[in-house]
Amino acid sequence: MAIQKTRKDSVPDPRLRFEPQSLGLKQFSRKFFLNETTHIARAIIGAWFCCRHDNQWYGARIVETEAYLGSTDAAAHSFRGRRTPRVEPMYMEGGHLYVFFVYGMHCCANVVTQPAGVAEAVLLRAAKGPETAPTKLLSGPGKLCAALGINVAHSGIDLLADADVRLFQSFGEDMKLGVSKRIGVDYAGDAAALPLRFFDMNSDAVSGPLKLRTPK
DNA sequence: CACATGATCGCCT
DNA sequence: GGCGATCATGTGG
Repeated sequence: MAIQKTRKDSVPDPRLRFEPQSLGLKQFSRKFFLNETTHIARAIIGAWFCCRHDNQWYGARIVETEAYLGSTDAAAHSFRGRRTPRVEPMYMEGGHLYVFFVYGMHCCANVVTQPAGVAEAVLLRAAKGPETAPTKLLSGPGKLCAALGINVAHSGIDLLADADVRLFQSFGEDMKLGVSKRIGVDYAGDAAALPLRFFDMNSDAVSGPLKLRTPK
């Protein structure tokens, strides 16, 4: 059995290298991240999630997200207004990044939404790389962070500033939206059943069981 | 495909 | 101390 390594210090996969500026990609506005969180979760499917490492850019396109609705959402880290050093970035203004470490080995990345003080966020669950990369390379929140070299040191950075992690708008592509309950939050009671997971029905890079792969 | 299990450790109670 | 916004692997259908 291969030894499993923690992903706190992973480096981006070279197959995800690309040049954001050569594609003429545009970033989202601050105002965009103040929209309703579920709307943002749907709208960023197709967007490019990018990370700079050693002066090189790496990126992939989001195909699956989940919305976490703050103090009233039993599945959210900010449930009942919980405010600890780890969760603090969730309380920042929309457009910041919240990264946390779970299960002793994986990092998960979120895009924070809403005005400062309202702790809602969108978990980035899966993305698709170029044809030359394995389909499942970024299929799952932990794998997505590992493949792009995202870790807890990136938590709290502003995606709109001149930062090492950014999100760029997609320019129209065919996408069939799927919706389901969220994955891995069965402890959250009634909140576990809410339809807050969004994904591209046409993508093989989506994570999770096939039985949840249902159209909207 | 579905389901079960072990790995591994920071966070919060 | 208990457990998690996960994953790889192994079993069985």
